[in-house]
Formats: sequence, C-alpha cells, structure tokens
Amino acid sequence: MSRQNVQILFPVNVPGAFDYAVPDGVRVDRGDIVFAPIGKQMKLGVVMSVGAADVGRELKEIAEVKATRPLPEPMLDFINWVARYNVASPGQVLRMVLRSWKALDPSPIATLYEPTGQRPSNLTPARRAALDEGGPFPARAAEIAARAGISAGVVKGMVKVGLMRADARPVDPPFAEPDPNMKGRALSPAQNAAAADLVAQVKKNAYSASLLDGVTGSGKTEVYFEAVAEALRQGRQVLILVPEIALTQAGLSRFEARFGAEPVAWHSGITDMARRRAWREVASGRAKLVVGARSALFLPAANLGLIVVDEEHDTSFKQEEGVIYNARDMAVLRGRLEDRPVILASATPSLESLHNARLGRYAHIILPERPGAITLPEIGLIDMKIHKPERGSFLSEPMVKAVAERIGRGEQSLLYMNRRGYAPLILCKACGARLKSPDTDSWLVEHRATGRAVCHLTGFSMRMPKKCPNCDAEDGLTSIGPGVERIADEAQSHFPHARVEILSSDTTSTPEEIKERLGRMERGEIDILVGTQMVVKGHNFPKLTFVGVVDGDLLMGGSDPRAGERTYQTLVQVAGRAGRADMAGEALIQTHHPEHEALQALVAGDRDMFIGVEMAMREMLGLPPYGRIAAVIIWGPDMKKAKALAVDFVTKAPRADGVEILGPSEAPISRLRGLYRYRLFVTAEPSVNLSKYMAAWRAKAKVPTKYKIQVDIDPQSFV
DNA sequence: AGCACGCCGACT
DNA sequence: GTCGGCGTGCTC
Repeated sequence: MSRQNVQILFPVNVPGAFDYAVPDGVRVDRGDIVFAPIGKQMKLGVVMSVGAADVGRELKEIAEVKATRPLPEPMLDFINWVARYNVASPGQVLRMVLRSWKALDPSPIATLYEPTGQRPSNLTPARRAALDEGGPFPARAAEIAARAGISAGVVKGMVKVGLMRADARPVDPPFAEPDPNMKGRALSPAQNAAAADLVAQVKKNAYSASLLDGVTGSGKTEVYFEAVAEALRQGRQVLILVPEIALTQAGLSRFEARFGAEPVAWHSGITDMARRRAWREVASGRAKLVVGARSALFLPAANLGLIVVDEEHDTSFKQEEGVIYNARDMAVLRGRLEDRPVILASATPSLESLHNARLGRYAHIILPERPGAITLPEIGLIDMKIHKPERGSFLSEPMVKAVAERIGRGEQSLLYMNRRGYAPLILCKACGARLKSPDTDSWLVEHRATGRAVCHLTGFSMRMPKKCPNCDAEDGLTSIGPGVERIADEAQSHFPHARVEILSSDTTSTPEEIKERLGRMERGEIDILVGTQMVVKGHNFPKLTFVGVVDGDLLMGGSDPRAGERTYQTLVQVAGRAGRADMAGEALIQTHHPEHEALQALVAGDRDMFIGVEMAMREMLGLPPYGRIAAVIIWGPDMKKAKALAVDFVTKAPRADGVEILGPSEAPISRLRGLYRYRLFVTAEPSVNLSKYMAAWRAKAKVPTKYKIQVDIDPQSFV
C-alpha cells in the first residue's frame, strides 16, 4: 500500500497547495489544520485534499495534526471560490480565515480569585483592602493586588484561611447565549408578512437570497430579527454583516435588546484577546450570534444557519486592500456554498441587487413605508438658465441663500461636486485652443493646489503653462468650469468667516486624513464641506441639514457611472441623519436640464422612476449590472517605473472578444504610503468570465519586487 | 509571507 | 579584508 499524500494550503501568497506525505499511522482528513515544514520554517496549513496520486518525488512529511475541529467543507470551497473570483491566491484568502490561529490552542487557564463571603472582625488592613477595594471579582491575584495596593501573596494567603476562593478557569469563557424567544417589538401586518417570508426561507435550511427593501423607519431590522430568531431556535449560528461604522456600542445594543445577550462583535479593531476568543467560539459552533464588519465573513462558523448583510449598498463592504473583495457579493456566494439563506437589507438597495431581484435571483421583499417615515429630504431643482451665476461663478443665488441660512443657524452644509481639481478645462481666450492630453482627446484639468494641468484619463500632467502652447498669447489661458477647489474658493468668498473644507482624493491622500476630516465634520468644526463622492460614507453628521448638488447635470452620463446612484443614496442618508423633527433636511440641485427624467424622479421622490432611468443608462453603457468591469491598480515606489509597468502591462492583455481596456491613468489616491499608483479599467460583456480573463492576463506579467499589480473585480470608485 | 542567497558599499 | 544593506527567488 502506497503512503497517503495530502495537499496542504498555507496562508501564504503562493499559487496553490503543496504536496506532503503523511506519516504511518497518522489519520488526516480534508479540512484538518496541520503543521508542516515549508522551506526552513514550520507553518500552519490546511489539508485541501487527501489521497492524491503519487507525485513521483520525495515529499516532506507533515509534522503535526492539530486536534481542533477541521475547517468545514463549505469553508474550503469558499476559500477557493473567493480566490478565483477576486483574482487572488487561495493562500491569501486562507490568511484571512486563519487570522487568529492562536485560537486553535485551547484557551489558556488562569486562576481567578473571589471572596467567599466570610468577613471576620479581626481582618488585617491588607486583607480588608483586598476585600473592599480588590474588586470586581473574580479576578487574577495580581489584579486584585494592584487595585488594593497590596501584594499578590496576601490574596493567595487568604485562600488558606477561607476568605477567598481560587478557581482555575479558561481565560476565554464562552459567550452568553442569545435567547430567540424574547418578545420583539410588535410588528405591523406588513412587517409580519415580510418576516414570515424570511422565516420560511430559514426553515427550508437551504440556499436562498432575499432583498429586504424598506426605507428608514419601516422596521427592516425588526423584520430580519425574526429570521435571526428562527435560525437561533434551530440551534444554528447567525452571521450579521454591518457597515464598519455601525459597530459601535449603540449599534450592538439593539441586538442585545432583542436577544438578551450582547452578540459577538468582530472587526479589525478588536483586541487580540477578543479576537482569539471570538474565533474559537465561532469555529466551535458555540457562539451563536456574530455581528461584524466585512472580515467576519471569513469566520469558519461550524454550524451556520443564516447570513444577513445589513445596509447592503454600503461601500464599506468593499475591501480595497490585499484581497480586494465585496463582502456583500461574497456573502451571497458563501450562502450558496453553505446551502443556507442570505438576507440583504437596505433602504437604498444597490442597482446590482435590484437587478438580481428583478431577474428572480433574489426574492424581493418590500416593506411599505410607515406614515411620517423619512424618505428623502425635500429636494428642489435650481434652473441654471434662470438663476445664472456671474461669469466664472458656479453657485446660484438660491444655493448661496440656502447655505447662508444654515450658517445663520449654526448648521452645516455639504456642497457635492464630483470633480477633482480646480477647473476641468483650460481654454485660450486668444485662439480658442483647449489644453489636451498628448495622446488622447481628453482635456487637461487644472489643479491649482499643485499648480499643474492633469489628464485624469491617462495620468499625464504638466506644470500649468504661463502662455498658450498654441498661439503663445500671454495671459490668454482661462479656467473654464468648476472643480471642488474652485467651489471651495467661491464658497469662501461668499462666507469669509465660514470654515470651508474640501474632501477629495487630491486634498486628502491618506485614509487617516480622510477619517480626520470627516471626524471634524461630525464634531461640527466645519461649516461648509465641499466634497466629491468620498463624502458618501454613511457618516453621522448631526448638524448637516443642507446638501447642495453643484452640478446636477453630472449625475447623468458623467465620468462616474455610479454618480447618480450615490447621489440618491447620499440624499436619502442625509435625510435619515438630519431627519429630526426640528431639523428637516433640504437639498437643492443645480441643473441646466430640470426637465431630465432622473432629476424629475428625484424631486418627486419617485424611487422606481429614478432606478428605471439609472438602469437604462447602465444598460446603454454596458456597465454593471449589465456588463462587467475590473480595475487594475499598479503600485510602486518610483512614479516613472510604476507608469512604465502599467503601460507594459496593457500590451500584454490577452485578445478576447467583448473586452475593452481604458488607461492607464493616475489612480485617485495617487500616492499611498509613499507608493505611486496607476490604474486602468477593463470593461467586458456579461458573457465574458472576467475573473478568468484577468487571472490569465496577470499571470503573464512579471512584477518586480516592491511593485504590485492588483486586480479589482467590480470596482466601486471611478473618479 | 518568510527566509536564504548573493552582490555591492563603509567599517573594526 | 569582513559586516550588512536589500534586491531576487523559492518554498511540496
């Protein structure tokens, strides 16, 4: 009998699994977690398959099989699928799964002490301090000692005389069990019907996807809680993905209110200890209710019953680093592989999900709005043909008036302008020439902050010329049209004392800066925020009551096909945040085409009409959900070399029908952690397997160390 | 992801 | 002469 071989996947960026021999008398199964020698080190890996054919060469032996539960079968499939779909190596995906591998060892044991309740009158001062100030109990001897200002020896000594009880217990205790049978809020008949639908899906215990579609205040959460309760009743685990910002204490308390126990929270910021405990308890099947950010999707739950993605349209489900994936889409994939139901919930569903619902891939469960529920802020259009601002200005009189009102009341305004830079066009007054990119037809955008003229399509940039390159006229070059920089200047000139800030990828190049600026907005330290789509992050701006869309014409057919959808979601979200009784939100949209149906739909608050117009636009342009898009990001420490690598990469593109390549151009966050970034877009017809195409393409590229070529399937940002 | 190998600059 | 910088390549 030939010896058994196994394929082991390591959490390392290599193309696939490695072959190993199994020592005699050792039993190994698919999913087992093992230690095996790789190179000069010993690494943790996962057995992906067992008993493969003889590879015809001497193999190393695995060193140890961990006595923990193997990774569940669907999880192994999930790792491979996620890798293939997102053009990553399975090892990189496994790394996300095994992020807390220390949890594989049993919980460390600690001796904890607590008072027995005895309290003789002749206590020594140290012992009295231990009892009175040493709490909360039970605690480690050292902790009690520190709190009471005594030595740990005193605490241990108290055990012998019966004043304290010592108890050895695991450091990571199990989580409290949620109780599915607690009374929830009373549901309306419509909510009850929706809940019954979802509960039925859970009872089937098989894959299904449901889009739960209901405006803020329609009781979406209460409705899906019923499905969660049903899964819990079956003794299964429930995974609820929420946007990062919802993972606050307040965000978690609604779960506690309904299920009587705080859920297991999982996000990138938790401590190592909490992470280890959560991972172990989830992997064992003991932790039943998990609420987490996108990375929670990679927890290897032993007995999953239901996945919920709340606020499914939220852009924070998109992971933009390392393995680039969209947790919303991967949640549906995992549901399919686990053969369990998935619920996507939102007040403003993504067009992708609505499309899937229309095609019947998702059940569409619509919650009617309750009277008085907040849908949209009051939206008005400003006809720019009537309210024409002065030459070189872009804020109309009604817009300025609306901002002035907010400033007077100490409230905040957001001016939404989805264009970077100062001006999108540089024109010579003398000869009419437009500054263009050398090898494309696109205009150069003036960036006053850096003093350069930049092509957003190809990444070409030059110093702002002093005279016209065409006719040599001095002072002939004029800036035409607005960008965020110019709008901010104009707003500042109207309101010299207002605190005006810009939020765009040019002014804020690091995520820390973005967070910092949004934080100041949240704290009310900014009066007028001028921003591109970056502001649409579901932040809570309690004093924001006015949104001015500077160029409503850009919503239709601009450079970013998601602009319309984002604007819509922004307006709804702003309404949700500013929807307190004393602070009704208002939005004004400047446009030259007030008759345009997308704008009319917005004003009428007619979501279906708006969606219809957006869908038609996407279909015409072959964009998602009617076509496929990938972005490629090329990074490196040297700007010229990164660009050269990008250009060279384009030449290596495999020939294929129905695929189009655009770029490369400078990426929106063109410098990140000292690295230069270039980006190109690939669009494809729906019949093209874009993941496969991109994988084949990238395999042809030779990437120098310190340089990276990253594929982003279905990118979210285009600007 | 690590780790070793190897090929060039400033030190005991 | 060597110590050590990091660029390149490999791990069943």
